[in-house]
Amino acid sequence: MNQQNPQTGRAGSDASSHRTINIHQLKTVCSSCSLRELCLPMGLSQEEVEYLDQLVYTRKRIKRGENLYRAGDPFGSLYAVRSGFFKSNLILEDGRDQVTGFHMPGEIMGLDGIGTDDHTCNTTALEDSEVCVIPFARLEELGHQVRNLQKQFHKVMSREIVRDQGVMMLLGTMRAEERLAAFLLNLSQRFNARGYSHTEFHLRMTREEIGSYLGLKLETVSRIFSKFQEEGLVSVQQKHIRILDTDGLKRMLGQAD
Amino acid sequence: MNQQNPQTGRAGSDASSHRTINIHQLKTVCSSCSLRELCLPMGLSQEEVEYLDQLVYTRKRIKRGENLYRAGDPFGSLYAVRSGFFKSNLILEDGRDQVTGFHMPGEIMGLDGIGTDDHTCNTTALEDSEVCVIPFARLEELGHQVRNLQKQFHKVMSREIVRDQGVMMLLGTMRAEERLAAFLLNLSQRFNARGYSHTEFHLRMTREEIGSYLGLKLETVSRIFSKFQEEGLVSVQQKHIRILDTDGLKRMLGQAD
DNA sequence: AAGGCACTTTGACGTAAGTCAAGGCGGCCA
DNA sequence: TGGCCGCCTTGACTTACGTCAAAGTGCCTT
Repeated sequence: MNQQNPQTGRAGSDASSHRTINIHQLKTVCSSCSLRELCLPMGLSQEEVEYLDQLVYTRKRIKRGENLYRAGDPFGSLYAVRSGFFKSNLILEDGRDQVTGFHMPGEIMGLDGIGTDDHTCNTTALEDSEVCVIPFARLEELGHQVRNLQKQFHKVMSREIVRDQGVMMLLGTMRAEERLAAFLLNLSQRFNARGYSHTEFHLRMTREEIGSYLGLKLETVSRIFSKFQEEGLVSVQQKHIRILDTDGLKRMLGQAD
Repeated sequence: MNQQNPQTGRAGSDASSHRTINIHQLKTVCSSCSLRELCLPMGLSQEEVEYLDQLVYTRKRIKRGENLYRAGDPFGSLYAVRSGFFKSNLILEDGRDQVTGFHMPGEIMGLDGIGTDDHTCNTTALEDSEVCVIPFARLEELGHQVRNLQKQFHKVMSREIVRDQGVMMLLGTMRAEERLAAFLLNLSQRFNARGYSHTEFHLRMTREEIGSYLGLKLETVSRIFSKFQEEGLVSVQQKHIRILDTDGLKRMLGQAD
């Protein structure tokens, strides 16, 4: 599989690792980050991005299954996914669990914490991952100096609101097959924007997590994957997905019944 | 009708109308607005709110059934509900319609437009209403001068994200009765925060709109209102609701089955 | 005051998705 | 290398909610 992340191949485990890490850090400031066109720096000038370099100086590795933060943790920073894959979820007192989003490289996590100074959801790595830590007080400070950064940050928040409303539409009006089709097309488009194949990818989440996100049970998700496969829309082998008929999936969405 | 827009009224037809309108304007700047503790000025000092007065100088009346904006309209301003009641909805190409929120006095509308410079949803008055127009470019400008305003604005956006995630939870994991109970409790709490009764209120929206918001059909909403009434939880007379057993409604939420 | 209209209620029936249960696949660790 | 365990698939049955249809209610207009 050629889905290795270009960011992780670098750090060595030998004597040179110390220097390697320094170089690594140097190379991962925003101004030279390969994700800059997808992430917070989107649309900023070279000079403006260099301001951001002052801000984003800590990175953090999160192992598969570990939490980046939990509901109730005090909020202090936003996080940009540098490599890997995350999910966010809410848990009700009675144990019910709703996945509210999946996050891939370049996406900003933690926006929920700004309003109350506490995180309101849990965010967990679905594979070994790395994030850039963005101290929020400093972001507000820097936004004050770099007007376009402020604007860009507002756009990031607004787009999150729009995304959430799209999920409401999905949960409120779509049937199970439409939900899964919409989900696959959305993943496809996001992988594509990151330079990965849009027809072939590896799901990082379980059927249960997909189901939770889509308001379905895992058996339903599984059955629909099988159905899509029978119909020649996709090829599914466990977590490996190949989209065979993008237009067919899109057609599933356009029709009311 | 005396519902004339103060901005357009300048070329008034007689001498007295001119002065009357000025007094009216004076009374509705943020610094003397009764909603200041619920709206954008929340938590700002007297001095800081007076800066806001420069910004929010236009109000606009929207008649019942009229749109404040539609999906696709160019984005320029946010709107704070001054009086009345609004809904927002998304419409899919095939005609499916999802209500994404209801807005009451003090709440900010239009945040969806910041990300793309176009509004992404429709917002419609459910009764004759009035909004304060907040030109967004000027808000960003003023946020630059008044640090706490900037912070406050970020909190407003973040809370909207958290609210949306709560709706995802509702749509993704709750059964119909739980959804309606959560909806009633939410309305009750918001009316209460505005100084209205939290046990007795008038629904501004139809059963169909409630259903759309909750991912249910109008018949289901109607049946559950009847059931709640039989069980002595609420008294329902068309759109007039009286909550008889708040704890009973809350208990509906706490249990997984 | 009457009639129309938009909204709501209620009943009978249909169905998409959930539940429960059994078995299969594949990766990981001893 | 074998066996365990987490995850996935599939089948048989159940159910919560949707659909369709017919009345009922109250407001608005003329």
